[in-house]
Amino acid sequence: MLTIGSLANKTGTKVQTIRYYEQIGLMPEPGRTEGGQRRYGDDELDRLAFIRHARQLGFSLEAIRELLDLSDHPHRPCLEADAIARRQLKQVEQRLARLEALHTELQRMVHECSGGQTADCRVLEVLRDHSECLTDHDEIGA
Amino acid sequence: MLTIGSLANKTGTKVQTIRYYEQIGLMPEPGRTEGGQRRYGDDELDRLAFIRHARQLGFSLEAIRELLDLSDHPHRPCLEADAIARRQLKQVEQRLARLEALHTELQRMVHECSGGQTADCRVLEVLRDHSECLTDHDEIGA
DNA sequence: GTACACCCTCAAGCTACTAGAGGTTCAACC
DNA sequence: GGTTGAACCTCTAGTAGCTTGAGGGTGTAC
Repeated sequence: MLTIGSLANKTGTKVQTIRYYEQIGLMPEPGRTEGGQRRYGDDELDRLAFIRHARQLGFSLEAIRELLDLSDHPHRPCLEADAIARRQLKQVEQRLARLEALHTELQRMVHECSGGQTADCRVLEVLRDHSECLTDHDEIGA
Repeated sequence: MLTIGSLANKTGTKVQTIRYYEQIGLMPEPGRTEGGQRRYGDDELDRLAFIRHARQLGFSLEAIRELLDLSDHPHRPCLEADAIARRQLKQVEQRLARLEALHTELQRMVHECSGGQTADCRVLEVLRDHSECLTDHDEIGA
């Protein structure tokens, strides 16, 4: 039986985060000691590890909720899990493309800065005038 | 003189976002009509365009606040603007590296899915067991 | 003069957590 | 058995960067 603290340690999660996952129904309500402290078993450890791994791969909590649900029904076709992963892959690819465009632009900006006064600063100048950009970088949050 | 709606249109911003920027002091309080509606001039248009462009390049609102401040003082050395841009570039490079690792992993996951039952789903299996991953992808939110 | 698109303020909601206050429990040591 | 101190508890509020909605007022074209 694990305390919330050791579960946190084993999974690289913060204690508060585990309680948060419980609150939003992603983790089940665990057993408690007489004094009211949470105690976890291996099932919960596996579940949390799954969640953390999926978060590291960029899945949203909602997507993870679906994946966990699928994982709980081993006889259902795995098309859905596949679709969720493909969706995530697509998003990652879009973010990659945008981030690469930003990278180019920022690099150019920084390399052209000559170190004079802000009046002549290329960084500020580029920000002032989008038309100086070579690439598209339309979406915010890339 | 522009209404908030046309300013929003010209800059690809939402009306609410402009009011939000005003609220947090990133945009100045504009003039108003007798009825209390906001009216904007070219200075505000430029300022908002600058903000949006910087957001597209991934700068945080705090960084943008600093950049705007520098931009308002044309005789200060541009070292600071350069430092902010370099910081941003570094962050982008880190995010790129992480995102590329995720991309590889997701691709592998998706390609290995054979379309059977969820019990045998590679997607779920990989999520269950981090040790199957080829790459490190330690940080969340990459 | 009236329709109606647009504007106003204020408050709450979103994601995915994180931090802090103020108090209780557990386990080890003496 | 008593005491210490780390770890636990709940609850509330805060973070970024907006977005949404309620409930109402304004501006302008016909």
